[in-house]
Amino acid sequence: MVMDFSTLKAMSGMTPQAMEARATEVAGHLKVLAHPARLMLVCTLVEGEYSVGALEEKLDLHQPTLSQQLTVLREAGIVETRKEGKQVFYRLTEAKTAQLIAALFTIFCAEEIAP
Amino acid sequence: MVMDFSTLKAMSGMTPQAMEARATEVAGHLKVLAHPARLMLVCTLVEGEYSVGALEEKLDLHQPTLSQQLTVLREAGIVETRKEGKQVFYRLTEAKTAQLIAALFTIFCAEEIAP
DNA sequence: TATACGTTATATGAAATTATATAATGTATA
DNA sequence: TATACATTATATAATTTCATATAACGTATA
Repeated sequence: MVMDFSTLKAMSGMTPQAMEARATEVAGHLKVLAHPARLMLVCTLVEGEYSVGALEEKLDLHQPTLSQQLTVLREAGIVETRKEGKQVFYRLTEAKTAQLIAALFTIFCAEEIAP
Repeated sequence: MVMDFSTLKAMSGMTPQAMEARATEVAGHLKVLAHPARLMLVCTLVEGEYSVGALEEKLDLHQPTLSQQLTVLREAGIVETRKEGKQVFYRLTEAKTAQLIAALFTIFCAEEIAP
């Protein structure tokens, strides 16, 4: 979680065009997560699969609101679904997302726990 | 950069209220970075201090637009300034930000470099 | 001191996007 | 039919973004 030299070197070695393209892509990804409900949803899904009903209860969101936010995450490719009978189970699509959440937790939440 | 067990345990151990408060806080932070120009600005400042003019040239932004985005970053506490004559130099305020940028780079940009 | 210039900040406004909640409807399954 | 979830339609409100124009400030020079 430290800015080591090789990372810094790789970052500063990007061309301006490559940097802009990446920045646009990553900013778009961040934008999807930059919403309290969506961030909580993703944090929850790091633990594993959840049904819509379970998410509704855990996060105390109205069902249409929840459905809307899950749609945003689905269309961004961040989550995917599995249907089992009446229920729809959501899970994270990529390991990247869990990595990012772990990094966010370490940087913003766990600082005072592990100094 | 891996979701280890202790991190997962700490995350899932949060109360719903604590989680919501943190999510709101972190989402607000992400929102500031969820913009291509601002993200590029912050990435650039990871290397060190830059004057406004130098940023303008490097990132090819119109001056008022640049100044506006720098103001957003300043008001969010992400950057701070130092004045030297006519010039204003910007730098990152907290190490946290560089850590986050390093994590973003590792997760989204450096995957194919170091498999 | 007055003028001019370089550097940065701010004001204003228009267009586009986004968020919020609620209501109503649709659909598949048990 | 009842349940679980998705979709659509609003309506309202709030933000975001960026361009143009202008202001403010420091420095140098006449």
